[in-house]
Amino acid sequence: MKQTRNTAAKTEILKLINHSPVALSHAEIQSALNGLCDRVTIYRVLERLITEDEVHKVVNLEGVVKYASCHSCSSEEKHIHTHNHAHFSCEKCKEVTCMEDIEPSFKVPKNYQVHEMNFTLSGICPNCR
Amino acid sequence: MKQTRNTAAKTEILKLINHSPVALSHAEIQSALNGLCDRVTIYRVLERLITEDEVHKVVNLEGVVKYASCHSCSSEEKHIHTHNHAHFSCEKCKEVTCMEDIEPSFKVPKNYQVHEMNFTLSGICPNCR
DNA sequence: AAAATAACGCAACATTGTTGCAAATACAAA
DNA sequence: TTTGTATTTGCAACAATGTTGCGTTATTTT
Repeated sequence: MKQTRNTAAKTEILKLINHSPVALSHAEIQSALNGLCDRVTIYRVLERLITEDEVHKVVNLEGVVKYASCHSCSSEEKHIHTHNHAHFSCEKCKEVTCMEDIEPSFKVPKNYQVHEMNFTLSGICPNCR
Repeated sequence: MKQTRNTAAKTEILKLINHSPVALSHAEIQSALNGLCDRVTIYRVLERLITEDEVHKVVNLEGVVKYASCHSCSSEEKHIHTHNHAHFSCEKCKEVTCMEDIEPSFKVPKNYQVHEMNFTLSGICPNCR
């Protein structure tokens, strides 16, 4: 398989995402990087980080794609886990937060083969009340 | 309040969505309409249908916005319900289906004021196995 | 230090969604 | 049926987001 390299762009982007309490959009990452690299490079780095299981993708209720690290996952289980936790999408500040602790339970009709779940709650986050 | 009118575009778009077993994207609606109306008109009609509670918006796991009618909702409760049911997003055919019957249960940390939930499961749908 | 190849920047393009404005039309009232 | 008017539409223009190809740069291996 193809081997990946550590570059300034990758290091900085991963640091940003790891240090952020909320999921970040491409646009937010770009403005935080302050011209360190090209727009396209950010897309490609994010893609790489996802396949390396350093980062996962979340979509907020408006369809905006955001990226978040998975703080609760140990490096050992990174390659097997499917990010099956819930997210909270704030209607006011539009921030997306991972909620590691809530565990939804559900029953699905048979014939459906479930691989992943995306459980996003929306409303008002603690900061916005 | 502003009064809405029935037009050919609105009628056709609603018919499409109502007759589809899966949620439809703007692009899918556009190609199904076969040039009946402008791209922009479709956006505006969909907006209207949502505020009239004829249709609701779902986002699939890739962030693609889709539109679906809510078959299980009686016309009386349309104005109060929040479409709090689950969706299934197929990895293969990318179709999004409403799953009226599954009722997820969960517990949220306090401080979070939950208004709506978007519960999307992904995997392989019955048609793709 | 050199070779191999992964990653980058740039330009160009595709898709998706939004806005302003003038023209068309739906519909209620005359 | 005709008329008046507010709603809806089409068009053009734009903004935001995402993708692809290709020549150049930079990291890693030998």
